[in-house]
Amino acid sequence: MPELPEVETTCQAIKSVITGQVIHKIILREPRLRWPVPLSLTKLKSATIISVTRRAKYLLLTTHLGTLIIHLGMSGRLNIATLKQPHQKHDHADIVLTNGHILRYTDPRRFGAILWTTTDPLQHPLLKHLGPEPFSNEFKANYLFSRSQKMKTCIKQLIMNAKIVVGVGNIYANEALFTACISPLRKSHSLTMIECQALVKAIRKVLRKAIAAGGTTLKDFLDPTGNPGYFSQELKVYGREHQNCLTCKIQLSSIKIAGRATVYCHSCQL
DNA sequence: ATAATAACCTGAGGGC
DNA sequence: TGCCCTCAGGTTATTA
Repeated sequence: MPELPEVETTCQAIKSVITGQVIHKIILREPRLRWPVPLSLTKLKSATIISVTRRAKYLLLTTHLGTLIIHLGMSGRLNIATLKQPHQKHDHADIVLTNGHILRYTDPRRFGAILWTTTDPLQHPLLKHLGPEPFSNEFKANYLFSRSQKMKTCIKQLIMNAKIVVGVGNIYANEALFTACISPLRKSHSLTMIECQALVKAIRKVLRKAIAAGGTTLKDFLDPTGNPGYFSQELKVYGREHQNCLTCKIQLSSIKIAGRATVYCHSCQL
């Protein structure tokens, strides 16, 4: 479900509701996520939520006792519920606040994660080696150029590699490469500095527009207040296999790269 | 060390 | 209606 725009949308939506609130208790119905959810979390109480932030696709709920690290995997979702709303299938955890609100974690495929750390979450093994945020000053053309020179994978796999840059999943990799007029199959070391410049700009533009639209709802993404994201209406290649390029009108090409659906225009993207 | 692939799960949709 | 197959927004662990 979530790439960076969906996680950012989720982050913004829960931030205003839960910041400053106190965790009354955590109800864990299914600890078998990507990694076992620490059962000690069910003993957590009276923890004040100091901040809600995002690093890559991880949400960080920092309390004065430690930090909850939440990842939504492929099908995860957080929503704001109340005590009256009964839990449903796949509602694996409830973070119950003293004001009666519940932050409810739902994840049919259980690829997501809920972890706990009492030290700096950015130093957690899962976060420590992540590449720069796409909107950071560190992510710029000469950085991407120098990293791409050393790698022998194709450019699509490079930009989806979280050690190079975080937050670019399959949808936005396809979209950014179309925007930058670069073929997903190009060897990353064949890119010029000019092309890296175009790609950095394209990644930022696509992600920024998707965040502004509230993310991309393909089948089931809803933000924590129940609203879908509207960026699916603006997708130019992803999900448009067998249709025509919006620029040059020829039929889009559809292939698999590393097992992931890849759609591009072999005329516009060189 | 780097790069391809297997693995973790459930559910939806298509073909027969 | 049901069975089998493929596919899906991610990421790590394993293998070559």
